[in-house]
Amino acid sequence: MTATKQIPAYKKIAGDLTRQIQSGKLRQGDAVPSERDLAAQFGVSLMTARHALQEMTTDGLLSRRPNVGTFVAPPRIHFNKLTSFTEEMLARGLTPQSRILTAVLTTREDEACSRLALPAGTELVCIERLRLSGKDPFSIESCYLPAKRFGGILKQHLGRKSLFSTLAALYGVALSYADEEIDATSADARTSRLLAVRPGSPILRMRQVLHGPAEPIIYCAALYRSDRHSLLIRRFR
Amino acid sequence: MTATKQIPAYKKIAGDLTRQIQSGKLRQGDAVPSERDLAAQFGVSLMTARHALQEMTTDGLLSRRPNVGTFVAPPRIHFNKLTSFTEEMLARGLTPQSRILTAVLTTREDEACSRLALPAGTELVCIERLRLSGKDPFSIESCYLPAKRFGGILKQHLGRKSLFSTLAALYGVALSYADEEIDATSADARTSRLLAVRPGSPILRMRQVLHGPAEPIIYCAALYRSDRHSLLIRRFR
DNA sequence: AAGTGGTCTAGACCACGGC
DNA sequence: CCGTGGTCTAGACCACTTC
Repeated sequence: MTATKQIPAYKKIAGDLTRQIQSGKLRQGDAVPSERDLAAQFGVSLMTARHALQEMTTDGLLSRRPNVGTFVAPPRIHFNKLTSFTEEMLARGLTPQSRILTAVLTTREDEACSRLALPAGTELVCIERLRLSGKDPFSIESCYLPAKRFGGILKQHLGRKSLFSTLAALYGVALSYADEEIDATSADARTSRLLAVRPGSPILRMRQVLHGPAEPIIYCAALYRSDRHSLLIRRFR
Repeated sequence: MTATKQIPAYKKIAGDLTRQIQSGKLRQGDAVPSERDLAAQFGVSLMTARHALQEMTTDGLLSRRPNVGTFVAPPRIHFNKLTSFTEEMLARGLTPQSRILTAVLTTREDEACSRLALPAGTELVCIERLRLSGKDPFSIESCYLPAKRFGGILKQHLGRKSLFSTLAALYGVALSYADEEIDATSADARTSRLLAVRPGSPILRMRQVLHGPAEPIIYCAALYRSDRHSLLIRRFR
């Protein structure tokens, strides 16, 4: 009996190694224990230890060299930083504004559930905000979070504070990366009204899944006025 | 005895499913056989069948829904690395096609000049290509390079070979990073005709400046059919 | 109740790198 | 030769969804 305690054994192992890397105990290039060593240390089978190393490898934390060992991967150079709207506006010297359009609990957002790796019908917090630069609207942002964990967030002053900072302060959540999907669409009636553009105008759509160290935390879908904003990215070979 | 024959069993299974997807036998949203079915079909153990599905999932080909099944993921071409169109298509097992629309010298592209940090009126090579996936057009790409240095490139077989590889082979150019600007626009008459969409359809526009180690080398403006393709990016905190 | 993916065991053999 | 990662077996239990 291993007393599963909700958290799978392989996640515990991965978490343990991840903490050692983050604390600096393990550094870039250092060898981590072999599958067999980990299996012995944690009292699990080889496949389970392997699972942990494999997951961390696909996450880019480790690098495996066949017949040699497993090593802490070099930290990637990340030009594309994950910043919140509030942070971004402040960095540009603009005054961030947002107007709450919706702030409810819902069980009907199946797409958001699936992006968050939750079963369809899971209760989510939905916060929809109109983003303004001065008095000009430029985006509509809909964020979805699991209600079970973050239900209390609806009681906060969302109009003023960054959602990121609220999450960090209240729930100790640290966001580590985001996967974004960007495409173009055109403004429907509601969008055109809120963003003050003609119906059918081109709209830049960005759908993000923001991940914590272990799990997806927020699904966020945003529609941007394309005449006001574009996305800047630097990529490396 | 399973007669390993060099290729691991899980790769055979993954290859088999991948071919079924590429041939259209399995389509987006279709369920693929369950782990147990695959194990039985291929005469392997559950873990091995699972390995195949897992690998295809992390590669983005499949999507797994716990307690429900495994499904063919929506096909999306992503551009999160600095790779050429040709490289990208090949990596997906698709046949890259492109049709040259324009290949000329010009002195009238002031925007391109300024992006390349050249005086307005500098002579540039302009190569405009229609990109196709199979027979379906999905983007129009216009590349600009300084004529002084790269004028000879017009004599190459641009329809077949990667521009990247030609630059590397003929001029010893290595590209190191790209700055991109992404926004949304709508299809004008020519664009809609070339991309086979209705005029006014949303179009994803990407303008890149590709830099060598020292200088900007290429300015590239591309228009993508937004219904077929979206941009995938991972950002880090 | 049947089926699914998620986790896990306790072993096994192989090819390869480093000593 | 020994240790490593890579592959694989033949089972198992669980939580969950769907019918």
